[in-house]
Amino acid sequence: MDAFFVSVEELFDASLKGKPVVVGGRANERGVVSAASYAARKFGVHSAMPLRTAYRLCPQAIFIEGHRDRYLEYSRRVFAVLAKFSPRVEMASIDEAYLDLTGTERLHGPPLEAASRLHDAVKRETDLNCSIGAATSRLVAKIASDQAKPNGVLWIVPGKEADFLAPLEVRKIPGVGKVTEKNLHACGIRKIGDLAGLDDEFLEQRFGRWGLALAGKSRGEDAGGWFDHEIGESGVKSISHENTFAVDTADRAALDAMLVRLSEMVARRLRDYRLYARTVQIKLRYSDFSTFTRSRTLPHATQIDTELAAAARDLFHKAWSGKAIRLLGVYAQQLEPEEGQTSLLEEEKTERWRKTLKAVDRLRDKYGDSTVSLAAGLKAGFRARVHENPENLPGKAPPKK
DNA sequence: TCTGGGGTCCTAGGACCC
DNA sequence: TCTGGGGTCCTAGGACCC
Repeated sequence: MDAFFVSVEELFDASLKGKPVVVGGRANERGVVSAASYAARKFGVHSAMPLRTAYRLCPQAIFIEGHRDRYLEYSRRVFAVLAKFSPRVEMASIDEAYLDLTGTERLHGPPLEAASRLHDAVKRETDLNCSIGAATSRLVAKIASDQAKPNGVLWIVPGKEADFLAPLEVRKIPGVGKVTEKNLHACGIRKIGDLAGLDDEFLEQRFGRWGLALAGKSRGEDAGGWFDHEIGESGVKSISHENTFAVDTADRAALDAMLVRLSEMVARRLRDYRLYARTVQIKLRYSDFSTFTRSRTLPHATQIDTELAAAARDLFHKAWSGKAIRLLGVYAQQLEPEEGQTSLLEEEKTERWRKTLKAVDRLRDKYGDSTVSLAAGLKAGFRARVHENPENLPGKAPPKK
């Protein structure tokens, strides 16, 4: 999709059309640009840029927080259109998808015609612009769609993949970021064609296994194949939440409260997914941006708020230097579908927890996440504490009653 | 420039086991 | 005494994607 978040916002507020718009947060906040309208891009604003930098480049831009729910809804609508064209659709992200059109020629016509029809259908049914790349592999199709932006369709004729790629910057290869680009430049490799001309041995020596994959990519070979990896894959491998403080803090109570809140958010989502975490990780980042992680594998997998929070706080206090903190994060890894039971007693305890947390989750759905918090360190552990003034808590909507 | 949040995948060393 | 080879798990860090 083209400038997806901005385009969706324009559907809800027509006055934004044609203006420089930045989605991601307010101009003076800590944060980065999620999406910029084409008018804003003319000023040099682009995604991943700090909001404050965007403001300096384009102070007249309209800065909006964004509406994740709207983007998800429109992502679903786009998917519905794609699903009519092929049963084999894979959403690669909220605004990007792959379609396998193998064997649909009689229905949709040759590739360029099919892509063009798809482009029209998306516009007609969602009122959003997209760009489409059609090719013999996902890799080439993705790069082609990037080249087709904005609002274009590009078909790479079979056999011409390497010719198409050769003049493009190496950075266009998915997986080549800032660091790899710099390393490649240091070897005098700037274009994908330069890469294709080198022998595999040199690339492997210089860049390891990744170098070999890179050599293949530069010729348009896509090791991933089509849709094989989605089959039999259950999905998530980790669940995490992190938060950058508006102002760095060394306040113990504030840091502990944040760790508990993040742990509760992670635990809640584990329960939603019916998963249990074996490993808990925390991340801390200081004012100078130095970043550390600490992790621990638990004796048994859990999805309980207090168990996650206890591990997170312990890990944090063992690692923390006492200096002001910019960011805290809590991560659940090694996810398992069922808890490894140790005894009947454990099982009973777990069952009671399950019931309690179900009630807690219902309350949180109704009144907001911070209305209910599990009192930390309670050995009996089956009581919940209701805050008297939930509206005083940071970043939460007041309860309805 | 003053650097988000949610993810995936990879590397590498050390412990431990056979 | 002067110490293999293969495997798995755990931990920490980092590149990259949207």
